[in-house]
Amino acid sequence: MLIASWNVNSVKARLDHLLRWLGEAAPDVALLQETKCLEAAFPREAVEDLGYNIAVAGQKTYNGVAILSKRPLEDVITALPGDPGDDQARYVEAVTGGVRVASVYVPNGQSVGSDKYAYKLAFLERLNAHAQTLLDLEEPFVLGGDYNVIPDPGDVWDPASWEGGILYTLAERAGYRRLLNLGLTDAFRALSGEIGRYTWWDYRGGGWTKDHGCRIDHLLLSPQAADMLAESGIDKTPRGWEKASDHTPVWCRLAAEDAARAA
DNA sequence: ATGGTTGACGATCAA
Repeated sequence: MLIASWNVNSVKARLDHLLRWLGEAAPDVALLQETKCLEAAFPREAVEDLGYNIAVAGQKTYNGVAILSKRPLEDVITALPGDPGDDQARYVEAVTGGVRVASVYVPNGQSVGSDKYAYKLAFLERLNAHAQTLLDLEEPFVLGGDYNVIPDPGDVWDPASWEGGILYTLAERAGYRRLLNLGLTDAFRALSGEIGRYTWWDYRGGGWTKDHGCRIDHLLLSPQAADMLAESGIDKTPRGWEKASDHTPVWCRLAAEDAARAA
C-alpha cells in the first residue's frame, strides 16, 4: 500500500499537476493539504475518474485537506478533536484498506509569539492528545501532512539562520517530538539517515534553484503501521514542474502482505 | 532593500 502526502497549494490551481502525479506515482492513498476550496468546489469528478474515493474537509480561500483512496473510505471525521470552536479545515481522517489515515495541515504559525503561533502550539497539543487516543486502539495508522515543523538541524538548508525562527523554534520541535515520543515513527527518517533532504522550498528568494529547503512534510506511523514499513521517500519531481506547488510529495510503502492481513 | 513569490480574491492576507 503506497501512501503519499502532498501540500498542493490550491487544488484548483494545481489540478493538472495533481492528475499527472496521481497517474505517474499511482499512490493507493493520497493525503492533500492546502486545497483552498469548499468541499463543493473540489474537482471531485476528475479525481474520481482516476479511480479514487474522496473525503474532504473544505474551507474557502485558506487551508482545506483531503484524502484520496483507491479503496473505500470509512469512519470519516473532518475535524481534529479537542476544540469545537476551531473552524479551520486542517484535519480529515478515515479508515481505508484496513489502515486509518489522516491528512493534517498544522498551522504555519506566521511569527514567533503571534496569536497564530499560540494556535499552532495548541494544535500540536491537540494532535498529541488525539494520537494517544488512536494509539490506544493498537491499530495501524498513518498521520501524514504538512507539519510546518523542521525536526532537526539536518532537515534545513542553513540551520544557523533558521535558529529560533518560525518552523524551527524549540517549542514547535518539542510539540512535534512529543508525537514521536508517544511511539510514532517518522517514515522517512526511519529508513534514511540522509541529511539535506527537503519537502518544501520557499517561492521567495529562489529557494528551489538554490536547494534552500526544509523537511516539514512528514508521515507519522503507529507501531502497527511501522511494523509494515517497507520503503519511503521524497518525490522531488513535481516541485520542478512549471507553476509548481512550493511543496513536493512524500511517500511510504507498507508491505502488501502485512497490509492485507491488517485489512 | 525589515527584502523575496505565489494563490485567492479583487484590498490585502496567508504562507
